[in-house]
Amino acid sequence: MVLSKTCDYGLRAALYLAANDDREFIPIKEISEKLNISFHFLTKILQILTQEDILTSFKGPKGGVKLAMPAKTISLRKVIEAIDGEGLFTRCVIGLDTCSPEHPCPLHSEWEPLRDRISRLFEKNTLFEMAVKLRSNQFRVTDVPFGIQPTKHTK
Amino acid sequence: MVLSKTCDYGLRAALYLAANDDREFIPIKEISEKLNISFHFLTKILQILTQEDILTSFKGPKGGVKLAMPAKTISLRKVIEAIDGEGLFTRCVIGLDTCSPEHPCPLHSEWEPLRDRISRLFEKNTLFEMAVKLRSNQFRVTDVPFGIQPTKHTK
DNA sequence: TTATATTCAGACAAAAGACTCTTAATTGAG
DNA sequence: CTCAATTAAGAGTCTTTTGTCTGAATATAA
Repeated sequence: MVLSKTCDYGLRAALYLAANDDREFIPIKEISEKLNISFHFLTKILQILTQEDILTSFKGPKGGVKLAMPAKTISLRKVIEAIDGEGLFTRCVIGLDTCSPEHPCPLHSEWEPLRDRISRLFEKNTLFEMAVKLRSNQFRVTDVPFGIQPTKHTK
Repeated sequence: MVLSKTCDYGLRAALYLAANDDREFIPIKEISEKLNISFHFLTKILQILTQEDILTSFKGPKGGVKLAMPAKTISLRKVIEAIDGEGLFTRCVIGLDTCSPEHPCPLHSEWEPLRDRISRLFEKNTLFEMAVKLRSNQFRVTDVPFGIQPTKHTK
């Protein structure tokens, strides 16, 4: 797959936070329930984003996480690189370490421009743009429509 | 990453076979040494491609594997799907099962066309085209240039 | 001060992916 | 027929990814 599951979850959570950027610190519990992701697992993922200074956190009651910067300044690529690394945007399709314009693999000339487009897609789209779409309520960050709660909660 | 390591290796081996399509059955041992991939591991991968009728194999002396069809009729996508499945060409970027034009994720409209391009890239390029490039000797399927043997062999 | 809500840190477990090894089966050549 | 070359099959191991759990630290509010 293009992104790891961990990265999927991290992105979805970031999207949720961006859509709720007007609010104060948001508990991870709330995010995990709304997006139907294991609370403990999500906690771990969001810790990474906190360490990378994409989120800030606050302990105790009224605590939670929120974006560390204006949503406009956080590209999706920033989130992806924090979790999965930059491999998607830099590496050879068939995994050759030394693939380069001088020593190309047979797909190099066709893959490179496509990889650059992927790169630009995640670069130019910021959490802000995504949040605008989400608030219009015609888009999803979860498999169940918003409002309908998942039946199984973390106990 | 875009493709699994298993798929990388499988593709590289298929490319090697295509570039040597004039010869008869080629021992997996030869491929594993030329491409510097573990013999046993590669055996397993090529078994998959044999089961999927992309390769045919032949036991005993003078045995080995070769393409089961003309290289022109084997798209890279066929090889990729045999190993990694079709997820790369069908799934949502952020992994939503229900993402669709009716219930899109915020990236759907931008990702879908890009995904289709990736799809077409691997669809239109066949092992034949890759083999032509490889035979011109300006392209690589391995990190070390052809001719220079890797120092460490499988014992 | 005590109870409660929350993140943080890290150990642990389970599943998947990547890779190794052994043994069996098949075949061609002498 | 026998032997060596070679793939086939599958058990087994190591590593990474995914996910769970517990306890500590921190903050708030009563």
